[in-house]
Amino acid sequence: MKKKISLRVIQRISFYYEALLKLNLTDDSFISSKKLEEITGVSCNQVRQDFFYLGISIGKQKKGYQVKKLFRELRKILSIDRGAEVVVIGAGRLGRALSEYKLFKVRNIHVTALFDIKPGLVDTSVDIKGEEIPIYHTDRLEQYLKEHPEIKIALLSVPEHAAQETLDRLVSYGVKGIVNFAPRILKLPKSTKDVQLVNDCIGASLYKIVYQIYHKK
Amino acid sequence: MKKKISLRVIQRISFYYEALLKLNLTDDSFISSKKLEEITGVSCNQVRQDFFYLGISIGKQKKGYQVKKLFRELRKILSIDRGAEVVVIGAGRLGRALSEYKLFKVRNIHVTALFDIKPGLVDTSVDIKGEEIPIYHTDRLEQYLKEHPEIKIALLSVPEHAAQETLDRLVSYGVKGIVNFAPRILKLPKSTKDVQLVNDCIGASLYKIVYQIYHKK
DNA sequence: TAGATTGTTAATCGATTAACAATC
DNA sequence: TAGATTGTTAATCGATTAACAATC
Repeated sequence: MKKKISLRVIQRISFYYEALLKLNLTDDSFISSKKLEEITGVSCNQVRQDFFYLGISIGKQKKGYQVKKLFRELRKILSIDRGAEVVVIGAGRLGRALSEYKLFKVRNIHVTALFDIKPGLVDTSVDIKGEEIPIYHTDRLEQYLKEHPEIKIALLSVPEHAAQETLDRLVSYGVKGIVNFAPRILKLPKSTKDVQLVNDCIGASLYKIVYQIYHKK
Repeated sequence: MKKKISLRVIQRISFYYEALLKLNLTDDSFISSKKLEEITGVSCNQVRQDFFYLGISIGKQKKGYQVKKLFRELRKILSIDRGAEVVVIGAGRLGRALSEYKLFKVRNIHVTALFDIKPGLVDTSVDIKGEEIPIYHTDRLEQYLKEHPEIKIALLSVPEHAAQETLDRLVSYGVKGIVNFAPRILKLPKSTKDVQLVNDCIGASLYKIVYQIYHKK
């Protein structure tokens, strides 16, 4: 399956899942796309389009989707049972905030270690609800990834000037997925195969709001 | 001017600005769209399209854009000189992380107060580089906004179940812009006028990466 | 002049919304 | 049956990429 999924779709799927979780419905009950619109804010047309696109065709006319089946499908798409272990490169404020981000927990995504080069941070640890997550020197990253081949994803929260270089290193170490949080659009090294990269711009939505308010009329 | 700006455009404009800042160029030097591509990762075609869309036509053929003029245009679009004061509703981990987010500082965006209902948090404060930002009870929000009419924007980092209700209250108190960080697409109350809302989904990019890696081939 | 780079238009691509036949 | 809701297709909308005449 070579199907490309957009950020938007996966985001909405997450909303469906999280909203459904909170409703505490019985397995046997049904939920319609109209009801999903109410609880997630996504239009029922969009809901059905998303399900169609992802091959979820478990609906019953006049009833909707059986909650039990829908859960199963959504969990499968979101790989929740499988989960993921990731490392965070850059243990500054943002890096540490990511490490304790609650919604990652809900999705079975765990940060196993952080990496940094700052003397005051290296070889300390971050306490996340009783669990100690170590901060290592970035020099140990290659070694660490060799020892933990199950880790395929890295979150990049280093300063902007170091971002592209760090990305290149991560790719050379065999990392398969990278989320870049530096305010720059990074590019994968030429001829990179099978590595996923997303550039994530925290704060852009606030800048948009500021623009709209100050430039309106 | 009723022109709608997309999140994407404003995000790229931010990249141009931030990258330009770091280059430390002399005011008289010129920078081409090709060079901007190199330093921001955005294609030169996209750069010129963005400038065209936003009415920035200060380029000189064969030279590019005068740095001084470009700075002035970008600062104007991003409202950097004017800046903005905002409140954060919900002083949990995410709320506090937002309060100290460095890139907001660069943009002259300041959090003046946080609001929460949790007894342990109310009437304490958050220390951001020596500055004490107070946390008030949400009951005092209406009063606070009346006393600070310059504050037109709120960041919403409350739990999901309280998000829509809090949004409605914010609108009724006269807030003009809201960024929602709860994992749900909020809707403005019917017939709301002149209020901007953006739903921001932190973490979606990681979920996308997980999907791509586990569903590839 | 020749080459480079702009501003702008046109073509392409992708995502959302609307519509509706099928049917429980 | 009549009404509701699905799965799916088509229409619309918006954003990106490509192309190129103008010209410094």
